[in-house]
Amino acid sequence: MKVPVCGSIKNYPDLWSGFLNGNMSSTLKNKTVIIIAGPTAVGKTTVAIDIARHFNTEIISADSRQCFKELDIGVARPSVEELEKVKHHFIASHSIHEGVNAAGFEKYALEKAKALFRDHDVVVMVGGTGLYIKAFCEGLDDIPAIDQAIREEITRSYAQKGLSWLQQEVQEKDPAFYKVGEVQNPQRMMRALEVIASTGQSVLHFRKGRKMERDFAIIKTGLELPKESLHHNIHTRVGRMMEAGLLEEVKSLIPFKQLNALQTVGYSEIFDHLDGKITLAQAVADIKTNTRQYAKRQMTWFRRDKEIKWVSTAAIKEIIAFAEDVHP
RNA sequence: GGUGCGGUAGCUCAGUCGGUAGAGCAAAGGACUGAAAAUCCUUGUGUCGGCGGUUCGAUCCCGCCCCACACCA
Repeated sequence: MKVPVCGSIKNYPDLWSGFLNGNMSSTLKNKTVIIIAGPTAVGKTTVAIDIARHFNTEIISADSRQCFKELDIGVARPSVEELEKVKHHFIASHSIHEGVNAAGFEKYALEKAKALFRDHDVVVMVGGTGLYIKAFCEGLDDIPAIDQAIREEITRSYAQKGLSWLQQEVQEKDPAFYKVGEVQNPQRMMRALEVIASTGQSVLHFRKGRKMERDFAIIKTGLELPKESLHHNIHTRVGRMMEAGLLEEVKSLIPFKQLNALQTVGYSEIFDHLDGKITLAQAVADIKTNTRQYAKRQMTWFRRDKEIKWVSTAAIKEIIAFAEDVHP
């Protein structure tokens, strides 16, 4: 494959040497996905655009909320100008009424990558949704689709009867899972229940935990910033969202506040305000707090992935600028 | 100036009939296979406003002082 930055940039950090070595060692794979991961507000969008332009390629987003066309300001979707610079996929591509999930993303992203590889050697993937990135890189086990009626019935029963009912059901119907699963976590309990109710088999039966082999190389890059800088970015970004009209955006979505897609930082807090539970100032403060907590959870997830090479946002921008210098 | 009510964890507050304290939130760490910006688990945090007095022992009782709030003047 053609690597425009080859040679002259070799002495530059791990990011690129990892890139080059990675490709040399797997001679069968002449296509590469460069993944840019990291917490929210770290600056992934700009970096991804720079890299994609450098390789003259396109971007697949791995963000479980920016994919919804109804959500814009509150999910920090890339601006129109940014989207014009590089073609993005999985941005404003779906509706909040569709059941988007990790398995759907895996399928979508693999198809996109395959299509893009017809004309490109490199594809960039950016995003903060760790599970989606994992699904793309390693695949999810095959679990049959769940009967929608069963799912709704379980959700309704849980809402009415509570967690102890859920626990009893799981204990009775899938005792093996009950032993090892997170008993206090309603989402996991409901999942176990719907799988066994729908397929007659325990979720454990379907979980092979096997990593899929992909026919392209993957380079994982993590962007990081000192905690104080990240918190500062979050603080100012939330302020900008409010100025940009987040309140109006959320108001327009009131009829859909129950949808999964709207269980989202930036929306939940303003719904609480519109319900009269908290002041607008409190909602804004809560958005900042919850965004910080979200960023922390993202870091917990990504830190565990030893394949990620971490670079500071500033450093990666330097690398890109250097590469542009060498090959204008 | 007087009266009243307060001052306990980063915040809001509980409590100790005198034996140096605790909830929620925040924070820190962690988990994660079709809701993942979701959901869940674990863990601290302290001159108990200051100085004296009483007491074997004071955050708790007493005195003075400082600070905040409310009302009266």
